[in-house]
Amino acid sequence: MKIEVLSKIDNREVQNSIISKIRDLINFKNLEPGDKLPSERMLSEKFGVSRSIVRDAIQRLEFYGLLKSIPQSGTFVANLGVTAMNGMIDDILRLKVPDFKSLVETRILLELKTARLAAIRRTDDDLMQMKGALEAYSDKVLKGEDAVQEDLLFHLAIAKASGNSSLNTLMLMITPEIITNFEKHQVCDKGMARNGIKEHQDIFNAIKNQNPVEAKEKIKIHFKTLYQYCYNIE
Amino acid sequence: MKIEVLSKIDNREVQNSIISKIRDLINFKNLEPGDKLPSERMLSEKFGVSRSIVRDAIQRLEFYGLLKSIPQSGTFVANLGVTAMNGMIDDILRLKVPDFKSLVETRILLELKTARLAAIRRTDDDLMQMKGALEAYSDKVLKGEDAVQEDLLFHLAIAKASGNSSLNTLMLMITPEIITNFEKHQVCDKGMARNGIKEHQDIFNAIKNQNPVEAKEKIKIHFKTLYQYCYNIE
DNA sequence: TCATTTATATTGGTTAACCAAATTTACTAT
DNA sequence: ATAGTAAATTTGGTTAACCAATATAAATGA
Repeated sequence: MKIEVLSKIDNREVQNSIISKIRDLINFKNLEPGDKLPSERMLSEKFGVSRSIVRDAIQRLEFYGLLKSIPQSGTFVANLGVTAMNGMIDDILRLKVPDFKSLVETRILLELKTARLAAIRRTDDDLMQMKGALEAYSDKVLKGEDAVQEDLLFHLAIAKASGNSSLNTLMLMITPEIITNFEKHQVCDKGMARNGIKEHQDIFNAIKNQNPVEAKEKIKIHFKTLYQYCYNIE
Repeated sequence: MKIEVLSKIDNREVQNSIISKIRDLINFKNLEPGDKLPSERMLSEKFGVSRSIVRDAIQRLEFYGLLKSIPQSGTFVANLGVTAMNGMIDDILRLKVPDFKSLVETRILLELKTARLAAIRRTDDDLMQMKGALEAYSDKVLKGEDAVQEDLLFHLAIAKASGNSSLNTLMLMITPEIITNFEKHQVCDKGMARNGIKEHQDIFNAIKNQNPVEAKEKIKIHFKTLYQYCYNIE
């Protein structure tokens, strides 16, 4: 088990070193936006690693929008100059795996926004789905069962109702990490779930009534009880 | 070119269909948190696609924290129940590629937060890096050259100074997309860059003086002139 | 000389074969 | 019968061979 973790880290190290080598190559060859990178085969040979390793590194840079692979044509540097390219790659290489506190901070930020936007933009269909999620949550809590999943789905329904695809994606990305940490830290006993029903109901009503200020306020209350009560943050 | 785009969409379709098949399998077999998925070979055979396609789909679900691959051991479903699993996979499958307006909305949200946090938490080293980025930006603008990259790097320096790894990651993710859209829509002539120097300077000073309220305010001003002046949003 | 066509080489994507680690099974000795 | 050990199988990861589409070079005809 220990070894497995180490090997994963090693893989990350290898990938990072390939990424930095690609950066060096771009600098050395003075590649500008739109220019073509050497082929994957040449890169793998030059770097002394297999082609799939190179492909993974390229894929990661593609995720951050720094490269663009076009089938049967080549890999091209994005429309960013060398300065921005270097700066961003350095940032990417330095990125640390997020800690729990960062995640919570970010989640609250995102949810305050999604709730506000949902109150403004929610369609009737959005409302219907939120209502379904809310009822599923309440049922579980009233039966005394664990309702973490239903809780989660309610919040994701809000994110969807916000009508902002970017926010929706970001919420989906950080949510599982949040859940995992919740369970790892044994956050949230079942006693406080009773409050949860009321709080969720309030949020739902605010969004239903299209009151963005109230929606934001209710979310704030929800997270206040949630995080302060369950977990000593700082 | 047209064909290339279509093929990419096709690939996405294929991957989505594999993901939904994995979801169906989890439901059909009543797999619970921690249970092992059938091996990649079996899945590829069952779904009638190559193993690498299956691997890509698994990798995507792993990115969202829904699966976890362990070398020489298997792929396991995360600590989420079937309800949350189904809900999240449906969300992922429905995710649309973000539009420009969503991106801008999200960027402003994130930057308001990072600036505020940076004012609170910035170290002297953070300040040094921000100063470097700011001077590089000013120099370019005063020389009448394009300074989009330096602008970007200044904002990323703020994100780094926020001390929140999650926010930093999210900023890195949406920034290139923003830049691309900026250039595509021909946003931001060089005339307004003069204002930019002053605005950046103000933001920097607020963070230097550790004044979070002012930092947030200055960011707000910056984006107001930026987006309202350059681009008619809604 | 230049435009058009054809042939060749190159490219990212895909498939299949291979590897080492990990798990399971079979077997042996006590 | 059981604990310990070794052989065999299964697993995700890696490498190498293959493919169709693309871009480039050569050839052809006007």
